[in-house]
Amino acid sequence: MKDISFNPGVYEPNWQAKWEADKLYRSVMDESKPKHYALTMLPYPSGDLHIGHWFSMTPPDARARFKRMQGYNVLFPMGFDAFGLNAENAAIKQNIHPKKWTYANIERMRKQMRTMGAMFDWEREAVSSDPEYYRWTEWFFIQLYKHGLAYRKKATVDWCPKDNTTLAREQVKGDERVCERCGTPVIKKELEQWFFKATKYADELLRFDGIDWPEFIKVSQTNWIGRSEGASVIFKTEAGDPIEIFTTRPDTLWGATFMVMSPEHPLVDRVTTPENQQSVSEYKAQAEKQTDIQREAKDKEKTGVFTGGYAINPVNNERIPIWVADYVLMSYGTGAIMAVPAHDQRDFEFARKFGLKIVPVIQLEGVELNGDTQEAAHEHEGVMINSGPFDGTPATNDKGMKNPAIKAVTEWLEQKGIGKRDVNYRYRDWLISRQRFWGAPIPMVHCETHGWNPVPDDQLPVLLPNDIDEWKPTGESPLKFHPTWKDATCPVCGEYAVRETDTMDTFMCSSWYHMRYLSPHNDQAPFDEAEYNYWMPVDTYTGGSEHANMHLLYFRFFHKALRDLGITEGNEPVMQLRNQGMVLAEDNRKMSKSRGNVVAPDVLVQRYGADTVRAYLMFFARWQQGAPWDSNGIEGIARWMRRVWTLFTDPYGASDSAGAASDQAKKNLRRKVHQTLKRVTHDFENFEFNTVISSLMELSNEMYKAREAGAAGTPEWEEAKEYYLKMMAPVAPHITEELWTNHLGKPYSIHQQKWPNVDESAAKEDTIEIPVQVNGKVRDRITVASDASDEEIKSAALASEGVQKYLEGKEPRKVIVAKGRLVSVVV
RNA sequence: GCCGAAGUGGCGGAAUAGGCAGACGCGCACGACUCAAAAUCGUGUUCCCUCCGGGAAUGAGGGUUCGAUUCCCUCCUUCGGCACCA
Repeated sequence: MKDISFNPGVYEPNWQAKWEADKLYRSVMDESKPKHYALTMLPYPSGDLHIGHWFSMTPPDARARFKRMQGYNVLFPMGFDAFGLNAENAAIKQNIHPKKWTYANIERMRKQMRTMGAMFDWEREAVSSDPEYYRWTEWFFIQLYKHGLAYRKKATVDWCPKDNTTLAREQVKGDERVCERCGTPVIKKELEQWFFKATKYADELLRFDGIDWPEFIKVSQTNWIGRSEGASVIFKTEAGDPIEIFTTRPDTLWGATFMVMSPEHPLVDRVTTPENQQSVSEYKAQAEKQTDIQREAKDKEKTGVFTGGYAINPVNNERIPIWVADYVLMSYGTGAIMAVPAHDQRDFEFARKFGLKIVPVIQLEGVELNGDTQEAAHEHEGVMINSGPFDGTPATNDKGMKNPAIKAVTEWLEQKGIGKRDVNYRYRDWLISRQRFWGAPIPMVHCETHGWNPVPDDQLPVLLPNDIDEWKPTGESPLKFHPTWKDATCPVCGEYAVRETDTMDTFMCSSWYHMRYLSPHNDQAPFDEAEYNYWMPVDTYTGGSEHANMHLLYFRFFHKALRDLGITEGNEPVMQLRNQGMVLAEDNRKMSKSRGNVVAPDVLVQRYGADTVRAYLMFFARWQQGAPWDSNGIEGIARWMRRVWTLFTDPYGASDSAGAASDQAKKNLRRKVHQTLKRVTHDFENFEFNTVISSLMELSNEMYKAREAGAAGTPEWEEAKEYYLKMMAPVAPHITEELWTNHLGKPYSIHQQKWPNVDESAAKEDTIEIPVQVNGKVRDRITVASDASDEEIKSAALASEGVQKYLEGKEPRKVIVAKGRLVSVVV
């Protein structure tokens, strides 16, 4: 006697163990099949797996399973982004080595992940803090260095005072300019640091040709890179020193009535006259003290001081004063601007406040501008005036060379040798140094004589020391205080050299993990070439959108840089990107331990089983949207699971009419099955997981009715059962395996079955009910054969009672037949 | 301010290509089973009215159309990105 009690707590772990023992989810290269690389963002091992992890992993797992059933050779790997500050902060707090903390968490999370019943290929697991992994992270750094893409430079950088480390610009967020990790406002520091030359790829990163990425990610990256087209122009001080400026509006050059330099500009002291010395240095000191937030506040009153120095406007030889003001940033353009108060609102406000000259050079036809009375800058189109040879040239609202005024002036500047066409970017090189312990060491040594040199390949990896017990954040890497770790040998002369004690940004580790999955234990190369050629590029990448301008930009850069080094192929690492939304807590806020509103998946799995949790995560919200958690809703899915269980384990139900179903009932059942198959196939393909579930629910409801009508035992019923389990298998791998193998007695495993094909003729309705509208309102419904002609439908509609009533004997003005959908009668 | 995404019952959401708005589920109400509860099953559930039948309704207003949740315009709200970027 078969056990028909519904007990996921027993069969789920049993199947998980069997699948693993049978290596059911091993993905090995197989040239006979098309490949599908489904990648999902790997987690930080920061503690327990939370419901957000389940939300980001199990629906993509279902899709990967669906792809596999469709005949693809699917790779769906998992790993851990294991370096990072969490581990180090725990070390400080609990006085435990970050390695110990990290690996204990990984072990726990692995166990938790196994309860998901996901098709992760654990033999391909990669952990970024394993020496066999970070050896190659270091190796990549050296490759970039050797090709001039990694360099060391002193610069003003963002510093998180809480995490005590520098940050890349991408890791500083929002108006408040806070640290991406901990939310602390960042400060500026002048430090010598390692950078990657990401800006070399700015233009290429703006192109998304041939990749299917969400619009808002592309827009976000485009904004982040912030390309502006314009011209650079050389002004000269009266003493003859050149001051280069960048402008997007060379057409307004004749209206440049003063210049403004950033307080940090190197020429400030040279142009400042003795009598202005004091006020200028006071202003500089004050600017230095201010935080970025204060300084860059949008509604801030303009401040500034006159240097006493003058420059010559190269287009009209006007002598114009040079001011210093903090609204000009050293970090953008050249740190100096030509000020055109008539046509730039910021310059306008500044000029009004300090009584500087305003000369309009573009005005609308018939609307005369006057610098003395103008109330705001005129930033739009018009015709050039007061501009020597260019008077009368039309200026449009177009940016760059599309604007005839900009084009004409730029070409003239180039002829005259005063300036040239130029492009500026917001985007900055990637600051990679972190003053922290738990990261991949930067594999460089410094020798008094030979400067910086990479650690030779045969000495990689540079390992992190185990014998360290001082974690207090000092603003410098704890590695610096280890008694011997930093002692090294210069690879050029063999004399003493000092090791770099900063570690790399963990985003470096996650820039290439998708390639390490290909051969995680290869000790000859970061990855096996044959594996690369077979699996890459990633076909589908899923994860959170918070990485839009961080990870998702870094790894595009990384791929392109490696391509130029001959390591990777193709222009993009990922073809299709999809982002899941966020699971909020029931109180509609973010889940967090401190608020005590987190939903623990372990508890849910214990209570309902993994299949139910998986299905609920697919059902409770649009996956790409996310929603607040609803702890009641899961009951509906639990009910559905039990109903499916009952439907399959009690095949005849209460009906004693098995096999007695009418031909019509059997046909209807088969139609519903194939319509569902069509829908489910489409929805899996398009990440519409919620409707996969609702379609399956509809079908099981239909099957209950069909069984009642005597369908059990018929071929249609057998097909329905078989197809049902196949369609449900990606969603709920355990219950379907249990029913398939143990109750239907079909060959193990359901997960190796082929996805069924839709029988279009079975899916087609033979009669259809068509609503009939009179003046846009539904007044009746007619039933016609699905292949009825427009003429037949029309006459049936006109003959219907509802239409006759509203026609009141008159002729309709117009009748529209929308094939198979609706008839619209206009009276 | 600029750019992007979204706005549908009490709630999550559904609606291939412009064609029956509210599928599926939660919640709620009533009923069956039960000594009772849970579970299960059944019925109902957008709002309004004079409840036969009709009217209104997809953030607001307008447009195109025989017909708009879907397309266009204006606006509002929420979320996200950028922002004294020259």
